[in-house]
Amino acid sequence: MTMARTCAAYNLRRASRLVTQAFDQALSPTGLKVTQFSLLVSFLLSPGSNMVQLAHWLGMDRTTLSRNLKVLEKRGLVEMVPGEDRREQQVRITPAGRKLFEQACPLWFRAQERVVGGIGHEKWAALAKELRSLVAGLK
Amino acid sequence: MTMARTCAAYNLRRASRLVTQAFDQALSPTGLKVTQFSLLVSFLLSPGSNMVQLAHWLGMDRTTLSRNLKVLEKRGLVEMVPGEDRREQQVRITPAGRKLFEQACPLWFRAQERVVGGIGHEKWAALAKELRSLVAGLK
DNA sequence: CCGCATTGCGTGTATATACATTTATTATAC
DNA sequence: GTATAATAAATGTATATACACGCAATGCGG
Repeated sequence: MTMARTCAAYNLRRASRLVTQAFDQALSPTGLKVTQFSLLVSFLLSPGSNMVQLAHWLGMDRTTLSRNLKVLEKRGLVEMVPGEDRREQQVRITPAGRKLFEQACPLWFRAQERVVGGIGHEKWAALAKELRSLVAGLK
Repeated sequence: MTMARTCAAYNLRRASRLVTQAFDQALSPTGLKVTQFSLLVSFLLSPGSNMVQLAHWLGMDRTTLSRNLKVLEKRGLVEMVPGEDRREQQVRITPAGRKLFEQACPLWFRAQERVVGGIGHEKWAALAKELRSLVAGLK
């Protein structure tokens, strides 16, 4: 029964659940979940990309991205604008979205410090690097 | 904008998504998802525990566990039996559940090999250890 | 042009997840 | 012993996730 301890899905999913809870709690004054915060970051980092590109970068199904966007759109934090290719939708952050994002940043930072502090920044840096390798092997 | 690369939630959630997809695909002949497979493992490992204990061990909200169980129960893979304390529910795997679990094991193994093979077993062992430290710091 | 493959995106359905609240049972204070 | 606190679990609601499928726009071979 070594499965329980070594299973990649089990270990990653459990860590993901707990870390998500920590970040969601920290971000709760803004009403943002960490998923939504990450989406805002990715829009800011790659303003011109369409949904397919974003989804691939996030390692997230296209339809998941689509539905997560709806939540942000409903709150008026982002808006969808059709691209030149009229099949495409592009995402644009609204002023309200940008403002909320800036309010969220220090909260994010505190959560990150708390979570990463548990093992130390150097170990986290190494861990994150391994995670990226793992992800690269699956994409 | 170092957030994008270092954010613990982002990195873990993305890795979790991709790894989950890999395991779910591998397990698809059984109709089990890796979440469900993990639940079966945990029931087999700790037969007497109630939901609170299981949820804590899994780093999962009680209500999430409750609802994930429903899916297994609906398929007749587990059954709920009331404990001595009539507030408690105990989980018991049915023969059908045990049989399906055994069918799933080799599929799980192949997925694990594929995922872990991307970075090597030793690196995975180290990574899993760090993940457990991280989790321990949050519980 | 026109027909068809491709591409980008949305919907239907199902599971996964958690917080707030509620219900039922047990334990405890008095 | 009863009133109240504490505990175990389920429900209501909302987001997160992905697969199968369908629709609209584009590109391309003839």
